[in-house]
Amino acid sequence: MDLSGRTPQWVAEPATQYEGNRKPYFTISDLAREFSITLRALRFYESKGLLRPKREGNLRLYSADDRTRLSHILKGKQLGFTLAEIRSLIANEGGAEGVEPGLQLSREQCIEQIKLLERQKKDIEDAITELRRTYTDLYTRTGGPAD
Amino acid sequence: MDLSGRTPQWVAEPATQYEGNRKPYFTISDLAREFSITLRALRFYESKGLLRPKREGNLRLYSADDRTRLSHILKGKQLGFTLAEIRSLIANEGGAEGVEPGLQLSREQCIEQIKLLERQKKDIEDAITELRRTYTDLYTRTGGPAD
DNA sequence: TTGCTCCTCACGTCACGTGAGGTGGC
DNA sequence: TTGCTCCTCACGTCACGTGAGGTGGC
Repeated sequence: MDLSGRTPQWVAEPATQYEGNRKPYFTISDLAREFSITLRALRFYESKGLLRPKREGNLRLYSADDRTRLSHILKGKQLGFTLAEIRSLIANEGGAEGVEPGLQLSREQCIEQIKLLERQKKDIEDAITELRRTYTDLYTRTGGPAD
Repeated sequence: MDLSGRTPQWVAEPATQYEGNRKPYFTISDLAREFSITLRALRFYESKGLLRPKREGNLRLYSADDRTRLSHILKGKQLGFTLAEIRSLIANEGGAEGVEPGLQLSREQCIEQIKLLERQKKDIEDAITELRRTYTDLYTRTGGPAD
């Protein structure tokens, strides 16, 4: 119930037990906790070729680059892309240059995605409008659903 | 390629070949066309207990009540409910009284659903905002994605 | 020995899509 | 016989959830 050391600790001090080899590695639980996703999700992304953590026996060891990559995957999801789309959007990542391209979106892709989301937004707004109408109808009928 | 007799005909003149018995019945294709859904969807709703068309051998015959029921199902989907939720929302339909309750939403359910949709709307709006920012970034960088 | 973290199958969920293979009436 | 509409399996898709059963180090 102590909330004092909540989140950033996992960022600053990852996977102490695997840090001995100079490179800091994250366990699957480290990343799951930091990004508030499940272990299953991490393994699923790997099965889809989005993540390729090192192995130490059966254990997955995520590097700092893996962690960055994961943040891009989750960013892509927030933007409404499918995992297949995200896969191609971050395909040219880790290109030996140490650069972080992030999601490589073209202007075309931006526009198409915005269009898609605008349509979804419109559908939701229409639904909300109708539900509000239904709600007031339920009130004005007799003051309640008395039948 | 003749578009003159497009849609409403199916409403006014349903399933002529099964109309002989006084009651007009709709075929699965009649309803699929009228509501712009697939045959598969109709059969799926039936498998989930949402629809129970008469049978003539293997053929499905949908009554006017079935058609009304289907319209409620699709309305429920528009409002963002799952099929399981819709199932219970229209459970007390066809209650021998000829009344059409439609979706039996309580005020509580209205409010909860509106909340859900508002959250979804917010997520989408945030995504759109970020995509617009990304888009302008792509423009102001060098006038294009020139590496 | 118990407890924790990790692992690999593998089936379940949601709302259908998509063939495969077969039937019935014009 | 061809063509159309209808049918029943049954596997595939999407993004995981959810046990089951087992391992390894403190």
